[in-house]
Amino acid sequence: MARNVGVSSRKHPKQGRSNDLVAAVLDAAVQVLTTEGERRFTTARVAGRAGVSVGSLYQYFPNKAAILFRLQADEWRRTVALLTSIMKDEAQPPLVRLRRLVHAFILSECEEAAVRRALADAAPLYRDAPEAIEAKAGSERLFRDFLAEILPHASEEQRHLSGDLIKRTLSDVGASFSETPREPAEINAYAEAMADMLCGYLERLHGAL
Amino acid sequence: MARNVGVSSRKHPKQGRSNDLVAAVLDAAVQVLTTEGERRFTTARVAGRAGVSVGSLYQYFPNKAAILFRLQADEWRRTVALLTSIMKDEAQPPLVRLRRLVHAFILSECEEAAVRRALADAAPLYRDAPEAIEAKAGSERLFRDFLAEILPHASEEQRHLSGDLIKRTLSDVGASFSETPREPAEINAYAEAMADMLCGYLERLHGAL
DNA sequence: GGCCAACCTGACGAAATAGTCGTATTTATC
DNA sequence: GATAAATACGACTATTTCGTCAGGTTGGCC
Repeated sequence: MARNVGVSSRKHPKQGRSNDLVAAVLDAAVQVLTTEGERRFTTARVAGRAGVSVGSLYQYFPNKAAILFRLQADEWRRTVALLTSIMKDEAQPPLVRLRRLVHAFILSECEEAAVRRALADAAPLYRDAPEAIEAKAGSERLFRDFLAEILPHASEEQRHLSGDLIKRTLSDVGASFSETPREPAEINAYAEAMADMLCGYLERLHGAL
Repeated sequence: MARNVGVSSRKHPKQGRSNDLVAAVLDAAVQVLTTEGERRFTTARVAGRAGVSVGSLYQYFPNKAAILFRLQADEWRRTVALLTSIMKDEAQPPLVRLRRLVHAFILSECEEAAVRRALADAAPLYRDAPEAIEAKAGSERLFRDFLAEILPHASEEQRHLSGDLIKRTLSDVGASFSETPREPAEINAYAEAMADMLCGYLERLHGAL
């Protein structure tokens, strides 16, 4: 029991049906997570809702955590892609890009709040997996590059510190804000306030050099 | 099984020995939480480490969640008391008080990081308990009062929004920052950066009125 | 000592869970 | 249509967990 601590895929699907199976499992996993919550997220329930047997499930996922990690990793990939596309829009001045990024991020957090919260609850299950630790690097690079652009004369440490603070403010406050259901206007106002705060911080840093 | 959803104390200890018992249980609970983690936090293990039987434990706590909630509630009380004492020091100008508050909070988060993380992991267990929902009000009042003081002309909504943003930034970023072990110098630098960011935001709000 | 709460005990019932494995079915290839 | 590989099945095991309860122990008080 619980022999596999890793969290990678067990084998690559080679036929069409197994691809469908994996898709059905991931789909069912999201449903179980949102309707039943993390505590009732079991392989049996996921398999059941996917219309698939437990055995089949375990052919493609080495353990329960792997399913959750897969969902989380997909989520991360989508988010990083979204944020990167906003940040790379060289037509806009840096702080405008940051404002847009804040709005887009907060909105996306609120849109799938239920899954995200359940995934966060399940984090202890995959937090220590090697795959998860390496996976977070993407968003850090994003902010480091941004700070290198707008604060070219700041020290390496300074940029690292500020980048970390901005990243954490966005993701942590975003996560906790989205835990309660919100009206669109409310979301907008909050994102605006957060953008004010972050832009203010960057302007202050810029002035201090 | 799991009949009790509430999380309050089951009965008041009347003799000395039962007070000791409750104290021993809470003590053991912290130890189990830090050394074994949330997933292995069981009533049997807590009772065992406390040198007490499960039955006795259940005389004073209606269920497992009650123990965790009690620890969390105590933690909240201590933190609110700490922050309040800093905020009420009228001898200092408001923004200095805020800076001190940030430093004190981040430091205290880092000091007991292990328990706090485990308690956060266990949050799903007591999150929906009525006692927990009401318990968070204390810190919100704290920031609302503070904003009423430094931004007397801002609208009610404005103060509510900004207070919430500041509170969330502090607590959420603090929690996530403290998840990895830190050197004192690093803690200090991070708190300083966060204080810069928050003070900058408040100055900007002040100027905009 | 005798009495009665208050207190403590720990074996036990009931339920849930992760993951396996022997067997059955499907698909591709010839 | 024969064969083997890939895929699917689901009953089953081993383990863990929460919380209870019938009965024993302790402390205070007359």
